[in-house]
Amino acid sequence: MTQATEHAPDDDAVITRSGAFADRDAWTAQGWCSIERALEVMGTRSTMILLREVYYGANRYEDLARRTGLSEAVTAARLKQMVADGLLTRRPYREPGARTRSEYVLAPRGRQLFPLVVALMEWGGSLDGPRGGVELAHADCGGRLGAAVRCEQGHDVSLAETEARIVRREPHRGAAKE
Amino acid sequence: MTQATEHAPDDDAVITRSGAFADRDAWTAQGWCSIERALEVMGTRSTMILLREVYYGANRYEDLARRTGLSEAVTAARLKQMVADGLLTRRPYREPGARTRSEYVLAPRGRQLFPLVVALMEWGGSLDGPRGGVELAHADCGGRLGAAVRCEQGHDVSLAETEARIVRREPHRGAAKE
DNA sequence: CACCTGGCTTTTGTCGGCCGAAGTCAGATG
DNA sequence: CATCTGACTTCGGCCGACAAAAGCCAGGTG
Repeated sequence: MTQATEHAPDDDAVITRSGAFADRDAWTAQGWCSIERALEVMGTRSTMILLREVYYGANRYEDLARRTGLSEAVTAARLKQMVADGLLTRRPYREPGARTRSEYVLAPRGRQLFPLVVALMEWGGSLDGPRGGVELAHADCGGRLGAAVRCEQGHDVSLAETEARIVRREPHRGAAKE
Repeated sequence: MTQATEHAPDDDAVITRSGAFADRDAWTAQGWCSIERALEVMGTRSTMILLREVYYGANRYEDLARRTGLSEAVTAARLKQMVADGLLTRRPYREPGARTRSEYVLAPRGRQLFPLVVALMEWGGSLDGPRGGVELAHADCGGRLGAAVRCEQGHDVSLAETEARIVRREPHRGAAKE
C-alpha cells in the first residue's frame, strides 16, 4: 500500500516541479494537462460503467444496457463514442437463425486502462461502506489486486520521489502499439 | 507497459468472474460496485483538476482557482466537498500582517489516489496529441512513471490472470490507516 | 472608524448527461 | 408478403456542473 519508504514521511509530500514547470504560473498553455485530455474521453459515469461491464465480459448491446442500468439511448450513444475514441472495437457475430449483429470488445486503448480501472476499484473499495462488494484478485495466488506507481526502471516510486517535467512532443510510444 | 506475459496473448482477455459473481445477471445488488462509489466522490472534472493542483503543491484558494481555471464559486464549493469527503484537510496559516486563513493539503484518502492520478496522466499522455505536456518521472533515476497492477504478493498481474470475487463486508484495511 | 482585501456565497443562465417513451429499420420467420 | 425482434434513434424533460458577476463579511490598515 505505502510506497517504498526510505525517504521522509510522505505526510506533506507533493510532486516536485522541475524546469520550465517549476514556476507553475508561467506555464498556462492550453491542453498541456494529460489528465484533462483523459477526462475528455473518460469523463462521464456512463463511459466508466460500460467499460466495467466490458471488462467483466459483457459484449452485446442488450446485456450492456441491462447490466449497467443505463437507458438504451445513452448506451447506444456512449458505445458509438467509445468506438470512435478507440476504447472499443465493433466485431460482427452471428447466432444461428438470427441476422448478423455486432458486439463490442476491448480495443488496445481500452485495455491500457486496466491500471486505471484497478486503481478506481481499489480506492472505491477502501471507502468505508457497510456493504461488501466485488474485488479483484490474482487468479494464481489469490492475493488482492492494487495499482502501484513505478518508473521505467522498475522502482517503486512514492509521491516524495516524483518529479514533473515538461516534454515537447516526443513521439508517443504506446499510441500506435496495436 | 504490457504486463507479465507468459500467459496467452491478452487480446481477448477479460476479468474472470468467480463464485456468486460468475452468473453476472444474478448479482444486481445496489452499491456493490466500488467504481461507482469512487465516482460519486471523484466523478467531476473540477474535483480531479483541483486535486491535480494540490498534487503540484498549490494549497490556497486563490491559487487553486486561478491555476485550475475554475470559477470561484465552483472552486469554493468543490473544496468544501473535498474536505467533507476526506480528500483534503484544512490547515490554518498566517502571513505577517494578514489575518489567519486556511490552506488545503492532501489528506490520507487524497494521497491514496496517487496511483489513480498517475494512471490517468499516463493514459491521457498516450493519446496522440500533437502538443507535448507534463509528464512524471522518478526523481532518483529519471525514468517515466506509470501505474502497474500488482497483487499483495507482489506479482505483476495481467488482465488474463485477474479474477473478480464477491466479498462480504470484510473490515476494510486502509480506510482508517492514518 | 472608514476603507480595503481576500475568501467565500448567491444568483442567473447555459450546457450536457441521463431517463422514459415512442419511433425507425433491416433482416429472419411464418 | 406480413409480422416480429433486436438494435438502435428521436423527442421531451429533469438535474447537476459550470461560468460570470454581484454581494457579503471579517480582520487589518490608515
